Amino acid sequence: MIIFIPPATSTPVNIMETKPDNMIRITTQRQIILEELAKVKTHPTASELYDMVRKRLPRIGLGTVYRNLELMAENGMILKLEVGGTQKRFDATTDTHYHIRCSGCGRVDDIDTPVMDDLVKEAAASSSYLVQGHHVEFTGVCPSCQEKNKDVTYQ
Amino acid sequence: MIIFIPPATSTPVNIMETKPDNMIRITTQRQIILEELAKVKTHPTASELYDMVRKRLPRIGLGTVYRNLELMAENGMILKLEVGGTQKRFDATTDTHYHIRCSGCGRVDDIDTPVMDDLVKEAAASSSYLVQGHHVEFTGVCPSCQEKNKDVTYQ
DNA sequence: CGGTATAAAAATAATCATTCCCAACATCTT
DNA sequence: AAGATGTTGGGAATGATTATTTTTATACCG
Repeated sequence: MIIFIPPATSTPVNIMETKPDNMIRITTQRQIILEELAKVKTHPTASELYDMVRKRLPRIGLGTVYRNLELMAENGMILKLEVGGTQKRFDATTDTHYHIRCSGCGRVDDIDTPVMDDLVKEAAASSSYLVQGHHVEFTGVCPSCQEKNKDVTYQ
Repeated sequence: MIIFIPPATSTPVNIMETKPDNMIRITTQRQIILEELAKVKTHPTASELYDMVRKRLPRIGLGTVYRNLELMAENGMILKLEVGGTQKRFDATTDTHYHIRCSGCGRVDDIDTPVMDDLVKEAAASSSYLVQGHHVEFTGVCPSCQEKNKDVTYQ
């Protein structure tokens, strides 16, 4: 069950956002994309999401999925994961948490290591960048890839 | 000045490496790609490196750059950074260290926050993955993008 | 040294993810 | 209802990367 933030009280906009904060309209497509994303605990790519959404909206275009994921990420409704691998992944949970990516199949899962908010302060002290955020990404072998490669010895 | 590991004593191979450890030949192209990568403290993309290398080897192909970066990364001679953004980046320094990526221009720099080796142990305890490694990626605004956007207020 | 096998390079085509563009349609504003 | 604006679908365009094919360079063996 998804609760939609009504346009009038829309969520805060990104840092570096130039245009005055625009509210985004909740179209059928947007609603269903968001619902499908929220349904899963994995972090689907745009085309995985496209396949999921198409079961309910067979005529939706892939471009629409991309466009709206981007838009919802900009508005802080979802999280765009810029992790390793070739494709971007999306996450309906927007509060800070870390991820682990399978080096075998590319799948991404949440990992519940405590978030280290101090890291940003530390980094700010030792860099000329204006530090905005951080992300920790673990790499490993997921259960199903371990199963597939029983013969291989990891160390 | 770059020291090349002679084929006979080549560097250790990756975990999950299937084929017996093959030595790689040091060709002119490889040598120059590696030299150019080691020259800079930034973390160039394949095509940035292509441009750098072309000044010394005008007839080199982009494919050669990609192929050799991949190969050298597999052999542990360099590091392939699978960070956010659209392109992969490469790093001549192979020991663990963290990075910061500019949200304006995509540039990636090293950041000298202490490496937290315990993180992997922690993650292993709270996950069904076989945890292999980790990476911390900060995001921020680099000095030159700060300069370009004096009018914007960051918070 | 010459001939053959093998590895790597160059050139080019193919693929994949993503973005862009545009005509048709929907929704807001007055 | 009319005009302005926003959104969609579909397809073309782009950009990064990978694969394929041909050519060139290096290694191996007598």
